[in-house]
Amino acid sequence: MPEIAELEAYRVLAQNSTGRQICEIDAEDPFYLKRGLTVSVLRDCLVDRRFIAVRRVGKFLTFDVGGHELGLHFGMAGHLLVDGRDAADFDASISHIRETWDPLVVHFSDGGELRVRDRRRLGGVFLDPDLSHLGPDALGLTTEQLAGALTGGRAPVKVRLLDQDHLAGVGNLMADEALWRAGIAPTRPAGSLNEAEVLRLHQGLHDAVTSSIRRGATGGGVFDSVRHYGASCPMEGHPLSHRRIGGRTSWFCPAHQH
DNA sequence: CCGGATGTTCACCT
DNA sequence: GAGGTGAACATCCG
Repeated sequence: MPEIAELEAYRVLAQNSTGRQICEIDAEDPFYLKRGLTVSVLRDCLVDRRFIAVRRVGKFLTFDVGGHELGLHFGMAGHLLVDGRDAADFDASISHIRETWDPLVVHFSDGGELRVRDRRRLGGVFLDPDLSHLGPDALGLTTEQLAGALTGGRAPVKVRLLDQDHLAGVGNLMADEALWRAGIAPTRPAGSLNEAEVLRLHQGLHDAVTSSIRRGATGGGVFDSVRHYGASCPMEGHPLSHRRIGGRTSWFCPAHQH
């Protein structure tokens, strides 16, 4: 369910894997290993080492083993499990997901394991991922950074919010919620926002990000719950509109988003 | 049967 | 170069 809130929950969960010695790697699906990575290279770089630190960069999770870094991306339907546990309070839905072939299992010498489950195989495993192209992280984003991400853009502001090279961590649901909170139409050219609107969008994004992280997951918020036909805006009751923007379904309120 | 789904990448147009 | 559209990836759900 990976937007920034899920990735934050996974980062916290993954703290349980630090300091533990890796004794074996299973990664039987070559498609899931990105950039020519093979399971034997993965084993060479990880086995007998320990995870020293776990970090989140946008929608990536990275595991430092000293000298090398394991990178995980969860695509649209990926989940992280550590010792058979998911992100506990917030990710309970995983228990309903059919267990087939988990694309990555890291076994620890203490008998535990770290596991990636991905029904749709849209995620991936990276070794020493280059994340330098990512924009500033949506968590802790400053107004100036947001302004920089939007400036000069002729694409719809929503497309900019989703562009990980300009702003890292925001997904489809959070982009809609931030724009809804800020009262800005998703189709507005990114560079057309005035100073007050950028300020509003920064506030809306901040609120959407922090509340979803507090909740432990994207979705479940006031606006997320109305993304369906016949729904009305929770702010003033006007029927919501939806259309595809940048290839993604977008919900917005035509009455207060301009 | 068909369309859509919290993501990314790439081909192909304009 | 910028931006748009649609396909692909694979699977489940309504």
